[in-house]
Amino acid sequence: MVLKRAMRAPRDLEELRLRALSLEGVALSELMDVSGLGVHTKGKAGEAMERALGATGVGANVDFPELGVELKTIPVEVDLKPRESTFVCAVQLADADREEWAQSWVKRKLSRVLWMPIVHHDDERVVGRAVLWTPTHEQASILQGDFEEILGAIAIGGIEGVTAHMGRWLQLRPKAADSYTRALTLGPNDTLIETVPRGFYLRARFTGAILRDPSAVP
Amino acid sequence: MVLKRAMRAPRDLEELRLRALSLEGVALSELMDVSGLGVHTKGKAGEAMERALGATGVGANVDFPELGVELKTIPVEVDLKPRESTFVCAVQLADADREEWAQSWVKRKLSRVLWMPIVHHDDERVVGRAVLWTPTHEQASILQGDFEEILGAIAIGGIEGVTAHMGRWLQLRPKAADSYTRALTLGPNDTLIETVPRGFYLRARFTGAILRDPSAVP
DNA sequence: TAGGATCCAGCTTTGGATCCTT
DNA sequence: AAGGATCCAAAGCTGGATCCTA
Repeated sequence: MVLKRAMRAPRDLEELRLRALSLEGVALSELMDVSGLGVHTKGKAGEAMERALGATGVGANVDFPELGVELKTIPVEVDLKPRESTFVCAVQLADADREEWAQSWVKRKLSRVLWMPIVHHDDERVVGRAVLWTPTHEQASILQGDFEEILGAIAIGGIEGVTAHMGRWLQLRPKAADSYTRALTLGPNDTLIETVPRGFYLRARFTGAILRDPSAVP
Repeated sequence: MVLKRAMRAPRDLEELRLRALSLEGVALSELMDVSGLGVHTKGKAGEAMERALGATGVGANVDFPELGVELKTIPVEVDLKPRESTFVCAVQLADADREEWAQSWVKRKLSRVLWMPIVHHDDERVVGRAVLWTPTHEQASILQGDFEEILGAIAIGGIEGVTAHMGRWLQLRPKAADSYTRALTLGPNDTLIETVPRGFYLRARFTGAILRDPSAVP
């Protein structure tokens, strides 16, 4: 039984997990209005998931604050291969040199994630099997390594020296809100330069492996 | 002064190096017959180089046996970026588990290479600046690491488990003489399976860096 | 403006397929 | 058949550009 209005908040992790699993196979059209017929459904699937699962932190930094769970919808092909890398959060260029993994936003966001795959058939989209994931120690330490490699590179060479090649699972990529947005950052010789804002992303290779086996080390 | 007939063999490394450098800027059309007008010039540039430099080991395993030099022509763009990865040698699937770096064909071939870049402008090809290269200790140890990683993976999971992603500079790729050629190798559960023959290749990222700076560590 | 998700042009890489000579 | 070099279609990746809500 699926409704288009908001569910109440789940009481605990297990209730959330079961509710998420019960959505498998449901067409997105049952959860949201797709009559806009356009390609304009950017954050819509995510919103529909929030309503269907009873997320309370809408607009906040965490979707289920009481449970410490971050909700991520992820577009996948029929074989569970992600169509895109997954945005984690923006990098704070201003104080990149003082950031530490233990206190970082990246670590907090990734400490518990409810992955909701959205399977794209030709034109229709169907909810896949949900995965409630917490990184294993091994996974967490690789993520920490990526994070420190990237922030270290920013500290040494400035952000222009960081490419999306760096990092095994985490990478840094542009996140241009629009063409006019620019962030200020430290360039060569301690000069201030303008640059496009950037964010941390999880590579598709990693998220795809997590969906198949949450403890995988791809 | 460039002739289309064979030069005498160079007496020593220095003579070879100077002769190779003197070819810079020479159009390939001055060294070989390009009247075949087709795209069929597969190994032709290499042969022309062998003649122009006085290689004696034609058809043998090394081009200049007395000097221990392997000749490699490498197609590059105007900015020296290689158009392709570079074939090194075939892998001997039969005794891959007994291969060792110190005795390997890969190591021997790469111990001293004369790189002859062939610069592709639109339609014409011109010899670029030659580089006589011997791996530094650091480079050699990375190549050895790649070699052992790849052969180790073959030993553990069979050749079907090895992808071209492995290896920083060296990689393993198919080397199908034609579609009908198949090699026998050990598959899962010690069964014999047929597979396409494979060879070791140097990634374009590595060869491109060598052409710019022979001691680079990209 | 910040957070979040999707789209996409162009370049690179993979996994072969071709083509040549000995 | 072995050695060697180039060609190429399809998949993957980079570096953004868009599009949405609050």
